[in-house]
Amino acid sequence: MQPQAGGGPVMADVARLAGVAISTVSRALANPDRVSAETRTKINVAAAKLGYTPNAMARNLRVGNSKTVLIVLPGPLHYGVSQIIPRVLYSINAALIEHGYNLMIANLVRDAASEGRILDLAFGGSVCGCIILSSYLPKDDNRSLADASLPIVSMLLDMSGLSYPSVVTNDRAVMREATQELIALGHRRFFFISGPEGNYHDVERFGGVIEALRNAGLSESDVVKSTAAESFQAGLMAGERASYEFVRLADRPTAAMSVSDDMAIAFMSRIQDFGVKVPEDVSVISFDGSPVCVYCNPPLSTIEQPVEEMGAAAVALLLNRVERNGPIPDGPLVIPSRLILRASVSAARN
Amino acid sequence: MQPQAGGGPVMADVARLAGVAISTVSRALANPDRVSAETRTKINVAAAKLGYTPNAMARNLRVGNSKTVLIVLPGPLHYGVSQIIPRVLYSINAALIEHGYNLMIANLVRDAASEGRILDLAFGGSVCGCIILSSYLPKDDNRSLADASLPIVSMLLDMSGLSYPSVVTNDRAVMREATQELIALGHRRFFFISGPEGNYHDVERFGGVIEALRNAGLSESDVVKSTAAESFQAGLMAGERASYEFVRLADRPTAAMSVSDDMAIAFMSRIQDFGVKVPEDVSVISFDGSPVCVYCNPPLSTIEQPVEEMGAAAVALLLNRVERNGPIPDGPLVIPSRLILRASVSAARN
DNA sequence: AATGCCGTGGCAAACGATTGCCAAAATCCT
DNA sequence: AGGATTTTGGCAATCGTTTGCCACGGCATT
Repeated sequence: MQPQAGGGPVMADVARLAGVAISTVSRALANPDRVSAETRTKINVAAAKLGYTPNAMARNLRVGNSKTVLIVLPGPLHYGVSQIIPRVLYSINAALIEHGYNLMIANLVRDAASEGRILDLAFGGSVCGCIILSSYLPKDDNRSLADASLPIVSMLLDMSGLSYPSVVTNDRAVMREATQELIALGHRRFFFISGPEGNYHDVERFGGVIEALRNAGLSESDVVKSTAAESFQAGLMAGERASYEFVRLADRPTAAMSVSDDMAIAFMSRIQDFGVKVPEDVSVISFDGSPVCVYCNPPLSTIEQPVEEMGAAAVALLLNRVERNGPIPDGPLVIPSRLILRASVSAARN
Repeated sequence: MQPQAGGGPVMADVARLAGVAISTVSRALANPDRVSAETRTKINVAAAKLGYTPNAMARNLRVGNSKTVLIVLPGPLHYGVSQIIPRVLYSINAALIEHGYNLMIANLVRDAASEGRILDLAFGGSVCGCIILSSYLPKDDNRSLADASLPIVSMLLDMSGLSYPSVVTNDRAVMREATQELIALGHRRFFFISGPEGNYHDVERFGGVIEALRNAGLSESDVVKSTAAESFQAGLMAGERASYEFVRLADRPTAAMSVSDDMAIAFMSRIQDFGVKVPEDVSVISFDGSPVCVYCNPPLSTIEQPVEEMGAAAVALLLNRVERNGPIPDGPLVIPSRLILRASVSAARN
């Protein structure tokens, strides 16, 4: 069977119409100042007349560069990440387009089929670089993304120790600051709403809380940690479940901190149904910086992640590797998050 | 310059290791039952040992099919759509993976650069089909997506009149039903929160409201329409602006309907700040079915769009064209949305 | 006027897989 | 056992572009 007839005009058609050789057309398009102005014009006119678009497959095959970047998503279980994915996609796509690259998405979950697909793309030459979001490298039975000789950049998760350029935010430090803020407002007992055990972001953020407590002479026993089961797919449900835990506590903390906005939103909504007042009875701070926080009741304090900057930085790091085989930075690039205090926080009642 | 050395093992390496010809390897991989079991095993072993992955570019070039589908997004101004994009991506990606296809994203906005990029992909053979979300076909100076001989499926917007297979929901009918519900509860004056003038979904949904009013003997003057300016990028801000309009009204309607959840969330939040009670003073119904509606104050009634089913249907329609050059259905495939009533709706106060 | 250089353009060989066509081998039949 | 039929394997052309290399012509230098 022949390749499907499909195709529009090819470079040979342009060459014929312009009365020059194919190679001249190729050079005129790739490197305009290596052909005479006259020839260039003839070629451009011919190309425009035919509506010619170069065949990307053929080009990629020849030059061994697909001009396509793959973004590997962590799957929905990562509360600390799933909410900001649209913003991440937006910023990465914008930065890629600016440099003439395309964006490919191979997964929204991380099941075996997706892992295999990611590896096919990486090893099959379909992509020339990967940005991996807050998760480890895909593997299957006998391949790992680490072995595809592809530039990889990690975003949100620090993998600089494994020699992958990384761009992250200051999870731990900003959470410490937020906790210090609450301590300054007189809070002494805390409720920490976490995603599944072991998640990098949750560990870091909880670590920040603990550090602030220690610095203030408090101890780890002054925070009650509510950990979502793996089976809680959505942050909203996890937040609701945390609210049940909270209201059952004999000695309720006066401040709650959440690792994601959706958990905090559901938590805050439900505890108010149980008669707990926010912020009078409990102050709430969450993480992510979703715009919807402004319209919560009461407006929800949150820690805004610099997603757009991180996306742009990740692309810059990646293209520096792809195009110039640039050096791998020593440590992670840290772009700080910002605490936004709203009405969900007040001084502790004593 | 030679193509970058990069690449892992190629088919010739597998053939050499297995002691067979390249063509035998190709056939063994593509059509396993056309080679002997013995040969097949040798080849599979050799491929596994080398960690061989076929080069997608080379294959695509030869067979003229990229196994990649492009999704064209409408840009952020389309309030009726932007909120459900992650769910759309999820369902489309899942359906594509199942059939061995990849997903490419070329735009999150619809500026000139994005349009050009989309057309490059379409005309350059990088993609073998497009799913276009609630928007018209990309064009640039001398190309239009319509002229790329590519299968196209429209999702959310009915383009079956232009011979594009379309999968949509019943915007008009479900909004009519919702309005009837409110009328049955005694509501007689309505507030309609709309996106920018002329948006297909907003027109349809408003049309549904009007139809219900007419059917009940009411008239178009019984609904106050608040239209977002183009410059209001986010639905939340548009909703907030609508709330200002609402509270200024001398004779306030007792029911509000919004074309998207985020507009409704901001609207409901703000009017309560102004002392308007929901649902006592005004009932609110919105559109989209975001999970967060459950946790609003009060829980927000909404119309849930069957996004997952629509995504799967769009992929099915597209692949039917791509793989079997199947017929173009006569009309749109309509998958109905579902009204979910929550505490934001009650009988009208009289 | 002859030599050397530079700027242009053309030929043809890649890139890596697929597949039509034919030869060889294996299987089956009489 | 010999011929017919079915498998199986190998050669080589092909997809559309890029690019090393060479040839040719024009210009300046001596």
